[in-house]
Amino acid sequence: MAPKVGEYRVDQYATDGSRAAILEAAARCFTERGYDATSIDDVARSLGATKGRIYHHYPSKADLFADVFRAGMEMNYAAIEPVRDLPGKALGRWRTLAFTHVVQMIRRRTFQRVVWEGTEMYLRGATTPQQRSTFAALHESRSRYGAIFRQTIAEAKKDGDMRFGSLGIANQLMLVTLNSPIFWYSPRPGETRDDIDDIAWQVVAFAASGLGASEGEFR
Amino acid sequence: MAPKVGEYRVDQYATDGSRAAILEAAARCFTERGYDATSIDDVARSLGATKGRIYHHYPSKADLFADVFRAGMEMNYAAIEPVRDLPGKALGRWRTLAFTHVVQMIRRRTFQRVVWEGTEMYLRGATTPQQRSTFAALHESRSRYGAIFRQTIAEAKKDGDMRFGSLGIANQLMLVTLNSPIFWYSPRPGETRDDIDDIAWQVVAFAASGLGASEGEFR
DNA sequence: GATGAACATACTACCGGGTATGTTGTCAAC
DNA sequence: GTTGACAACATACCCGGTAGTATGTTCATC
Repeated sequence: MAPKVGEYRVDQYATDGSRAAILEAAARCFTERGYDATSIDDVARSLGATKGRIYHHYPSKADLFADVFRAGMEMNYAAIEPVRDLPGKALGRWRTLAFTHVVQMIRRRTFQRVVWEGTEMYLRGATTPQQRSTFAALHESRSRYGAIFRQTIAEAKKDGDMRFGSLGIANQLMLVTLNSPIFWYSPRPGETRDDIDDIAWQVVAFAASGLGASEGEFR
Repeated sequence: MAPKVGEYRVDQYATDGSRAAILEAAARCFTERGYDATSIDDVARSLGATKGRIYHHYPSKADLFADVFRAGMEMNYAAIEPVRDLPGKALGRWRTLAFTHVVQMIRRRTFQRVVWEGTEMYLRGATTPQQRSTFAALHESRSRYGAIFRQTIAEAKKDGDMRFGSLGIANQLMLVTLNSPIFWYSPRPGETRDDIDDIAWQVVAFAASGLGASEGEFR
């Protein structure tokens, strides 16, 4: 069985809602205070529970954090899966991909912040040797995810639909732009789905122009 | 007297090199490990010294961090000062400003990462009440700095030299893009000043196009 | 009614921020 | 040229907070 929690699946857990609730709370706490400043008691308190509950499901704080990271990446893959292999030219595919990604950054902000911090932790080497391999796998998952975008813009450039200098730099700038809502977005009261879509399209338009996309999209 | 350290001034210190060396080491450590994960002993060790030296000059870890933040912002203002009030249209002024800023992000990466983390700490409210006012002042300094860019692109839009939707969103995207080298840049061996300039221009070109600047600059 | 999952409670151990107290060199005044 | 005062550190110590553990407790299920 695949119990549904929020909009992503937590298949691999035999137990349903419990771990998912922990993940949500952990994502919120890690986002609000950062990894080091977040104590297990913080997460437990925000659940109305105690340490015991968390340590019953996770062997360590780092493992909990890593699982939030993993869940975040899983959501990303799930989100873009329906639009990964659409027909048409690379530029059009990229627009759809990018838009879907940005909406995901906004909707799942807390998890995505953890993905960001986890990536930084890995790159800084701020992990114990045992956690190193776990984080390495997560980081590679994120790299593969990023490679989808990278390859698409490379193809669009070949098509003559994008113009930029170094692919590496363009890729970094694009990803930073598309991810940036995790830093500056905060929900307005009474905000509709259309409002979010509008914001997302502005982000995509900025990135598209930055990548030298042919027709300047305005929306 | 104004003793020079690196490329920025440390006027306000009666004592010269000592505090500056601490700042440099602290900036490195905070960048490598983050605020919480960095211990005062780490900073001291990277100086070949002990806690005593640091606590002789700074009353607390947060004050040391804040001073790195302050020094970083001071560098930024110093860097753009010569190009703040150049003649000409807003778009041209913006290009110069943006380029100078990006080069600064690359050259003073460690300090700028601290500025970033400090801003996040303030926005998250991860400060004690006493430190709150210090951080508020630093954050306001950074806001004023950002406002220079914001106002310039607003003017360029009025001139018809830029096209974008929401000023607020465009501003966020621009700043994230221009700041992004603090995340992905790492020096290549044998890299020249021209190489860095080339990277910086690519960043500026991306942001310019993203903002809908009229003539697509290529360099 | 026994077994184990799913927690809560109570406790330990350690790390790191901060402090209190040396130690050394320098410089000024007598 | 002695002393005393202070800056600039080093050393030794304290203590609170937190990750992790060990041990209950409850409830469901077989």
